[in-house]
Amino acid sequence: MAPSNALTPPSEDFPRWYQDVVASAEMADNGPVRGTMVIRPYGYSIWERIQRELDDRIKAAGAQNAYFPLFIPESYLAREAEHVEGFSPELAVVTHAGGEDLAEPVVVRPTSETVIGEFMAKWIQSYRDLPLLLNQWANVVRWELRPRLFLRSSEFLWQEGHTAHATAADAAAYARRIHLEVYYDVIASIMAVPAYVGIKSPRERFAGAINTLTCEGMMRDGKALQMSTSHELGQNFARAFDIVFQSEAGPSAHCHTTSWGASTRLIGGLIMAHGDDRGLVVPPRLAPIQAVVIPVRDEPDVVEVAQRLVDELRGAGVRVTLDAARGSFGRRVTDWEIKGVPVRVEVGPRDLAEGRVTIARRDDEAKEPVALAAVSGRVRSLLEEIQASLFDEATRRRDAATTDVVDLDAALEAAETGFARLPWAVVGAEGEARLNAKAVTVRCLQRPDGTTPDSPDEPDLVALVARAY
RNA sequence: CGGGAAGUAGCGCAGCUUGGUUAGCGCGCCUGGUUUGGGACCAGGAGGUCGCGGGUUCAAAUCCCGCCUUCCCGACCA
Repeated sequence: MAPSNALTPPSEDFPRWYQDVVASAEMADNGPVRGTMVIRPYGYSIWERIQRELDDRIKAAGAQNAYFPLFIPESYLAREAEHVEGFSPELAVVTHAGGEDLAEPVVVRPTSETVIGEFMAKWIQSYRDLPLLLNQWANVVRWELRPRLFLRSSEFLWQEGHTAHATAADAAAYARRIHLEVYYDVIASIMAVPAYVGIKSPRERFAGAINTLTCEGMMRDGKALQMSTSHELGQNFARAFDIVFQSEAGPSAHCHTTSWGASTRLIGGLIMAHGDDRGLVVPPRLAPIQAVVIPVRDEPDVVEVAQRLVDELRGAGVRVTLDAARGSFGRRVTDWEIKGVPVRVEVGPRDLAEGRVTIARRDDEAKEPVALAAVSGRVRSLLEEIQASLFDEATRRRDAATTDVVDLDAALEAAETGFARLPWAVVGAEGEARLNAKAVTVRCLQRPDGTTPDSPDEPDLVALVARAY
């Protein structure tokens, strides 16, 4: 029978479904100020998992965490012409503080290239100070015209890495390393999203960058979501902020800098890449709660076994929780389905009489009886199976919704339902403008084998185009 | 910011056209009881300056004006 407060089916109204999931899974609420977001504990616990996976890899890549101020002098932004042009429409500016008008307005950071550049200039003197590899976890503010929880909020949480290098080659290699070893790895192996990796067209590049690398995820409605970016900034910011070092041979030179970021938008990507009619689906490696043990009836011996299984699973390294004495069995099951918990261990008197429990997986809702003694082993193997299966399924959907075409008209048609792939030479700057007029954008450029090119000018590149969030 | 829709209890809505006493309904919430193998049931209860401001009127959720907010589509973006 149809529950009265069911989610809107995604096939019927995908944006509505997205909002329903965000609300029902207790991920986030709208804040009181337009476009702001309250991240609720469950949503935040997913963010903490993402943070941890990213942070571990960022540190493995040699970068160190630091923190720079929220407030940036307005004049800093103006020092890099393209940068200020790109960001000024969405800046929040403080003009009044401490009871009086400020002599110089203060910008609430939309990103920190400028303020970090200023300090890099102070800290870097010699080639021995390079590379300087910094990262910060912070909130940033961009006054977006059309906010949407997680996908585009006026304030969002992210990490932003900023590095300075002696040579263009070193900077390019580092940006690429972050792109692949941090972002793609977390997105693919933890979030189970088979993102397309590539570089942005010059038109889509970050304001002030000479090259932008991107991970483009495909959502279940066929639209693209930029899930991370990694920029080569050339010497643009080094010149604007005098980030200069003296080389081993003697002469001074401007550094080559990079910046790279991933944000709470990833949570929106998670929802839209894996979610289904029943709600969120969280891949096991990402899940804050990997398994929930549910006593079918609130009877002492049943709850006791359930508690014992929780302890055993926790001891086996599974992130597990017990859900007892809280309403009907059906209610509890559906609540955890909406939250996307990968595995449910259902403990009932009938099963227990036969020395077993029922284990259900969230991704395909298959159920199987498992002997009590085998529970933790089976849960752990199931978590691995689900992780792999989610990635495989998402890859299958991605490939099915990616169409190879030969001209712009066919690309526009294919972009109605997914991605189109065509030679970059066929698109060009004029073709890109034509696509943009129909709300279709060049998501990324790839080599024919799918790897990430060094420059849009490489021969034989292919363009992936799509509608995007 | 342009086009469209909507603001009435925590959420979703009805009531408005044709102004009129204590503004209803479903879900949720509280209390008690019975329940619990897929979104439980019964009984009792709490909860609303009808988005904000102004106007018309004996009387405004209802009519008029202005503003704000939210959602959808577009341009911008992580």
